[in-house]
Amino acid sequence: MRLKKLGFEKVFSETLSEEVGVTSSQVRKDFSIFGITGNKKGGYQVDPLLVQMDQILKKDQIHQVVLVGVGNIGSAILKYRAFEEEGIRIVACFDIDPSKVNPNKKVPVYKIDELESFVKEKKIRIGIVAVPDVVAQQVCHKMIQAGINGILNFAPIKLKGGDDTVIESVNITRKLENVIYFVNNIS
Amino acid sequence: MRLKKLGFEKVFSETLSEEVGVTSSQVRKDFSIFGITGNKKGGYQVDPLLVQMDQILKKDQIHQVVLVGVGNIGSAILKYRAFEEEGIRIVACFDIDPSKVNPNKKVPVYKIDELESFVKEKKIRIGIVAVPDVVAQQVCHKMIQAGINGILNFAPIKLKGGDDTVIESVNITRKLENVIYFVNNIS
DNA sequence: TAGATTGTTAATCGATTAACAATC
DNA sequence: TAGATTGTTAATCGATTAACAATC
Repeated sequence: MRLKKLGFEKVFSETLSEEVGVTSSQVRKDFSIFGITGNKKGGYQVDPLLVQMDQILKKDQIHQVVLVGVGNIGSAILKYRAFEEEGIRIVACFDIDPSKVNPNKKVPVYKIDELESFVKEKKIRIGIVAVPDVVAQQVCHKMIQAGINGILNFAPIKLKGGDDTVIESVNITRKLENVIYFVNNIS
Repeated sequence: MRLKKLGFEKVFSETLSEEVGVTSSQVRKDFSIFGITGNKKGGYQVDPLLVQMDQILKKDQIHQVVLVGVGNIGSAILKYRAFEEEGIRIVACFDIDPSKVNPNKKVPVYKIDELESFVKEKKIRIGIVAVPDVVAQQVCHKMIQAGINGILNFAPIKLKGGDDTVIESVNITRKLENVIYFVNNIS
């Protein structure tokens, strides 16, 4: 990260916290939980710290992900650069629209019907839902049935999954409405 | 919303909570805060409820928003349908790349230099940041300087603003990493 | 009236922060 | 040693949930 590039060899919880925008307590606590230790006086060594963080977040592995829905948002996510350096790789897309299907692309786009067999064969466990809200729950079901148990959802609805499934939602409209609400009321 | 279309005339906090995925206490409490009252036995009247909610969220007004950065994510947001029905309108985009500038589009794209004068003239107060992380803070500054005090940020960094500014961030990578972390550890 | 649902207060929970002993 | 920083425990805070009196 930036600190490394700047040539720091060691870093204090205080410095890190300012960088990330949290408290120094937070940093120390998190490190403690994950077993990252520092020196009572010298702070944390940057090099081993980075290695440990990568291991914890499993950035040293490639995480295979499927994407359902190649519309506006889906396409944007597909092109999203930041994933690569976090070890995240979208290995296939699925869409209901036949005109979008194209198995010859670098990241192939298949028919939605092929989701289950693909996911099972490749043992994928993570899926991204970028479809209109009316079909989102349905897609979610299909994913879980196929064996996926982690979903990132861009549809503006609350998806229901099983107990052994995490579903994180990104509700852009809601976020923007929060901002609007604040601007109109508080300030 | 859906309940209306289904022809319900009144609705209970319990029903609403299931719909949205929160507790009934939550629903009643929120309504209470905003001064929405129901009948001790009959629940809440759907029609007035919808009207009140629209007023509270100011959906009956048009909220003008500017978008900086017309790359992958910016373009997707520009085409995002859901904004319209929430009264959110992106009135102009700004980009540093001259090849993307085009003032003749339905939603015009201007040079970033024109941000300040535009925002001041139109009295815009909300901005969306969809630029690479290295320039995000800079764009944020420009926005605030121009008079914006609500920002929705898509860059994967923590933006700093003044006290009278809200900054909501959408960190897609972070969200996805949460999912990955869960899948690899908990389940 | 009896049953059901609101509105609000109190209890719980989890996450964040402060504080400080340990120690390099 | 004196000063500084960690690691961890205790305190705080806010948000969520449960509970229940009021009442339609």
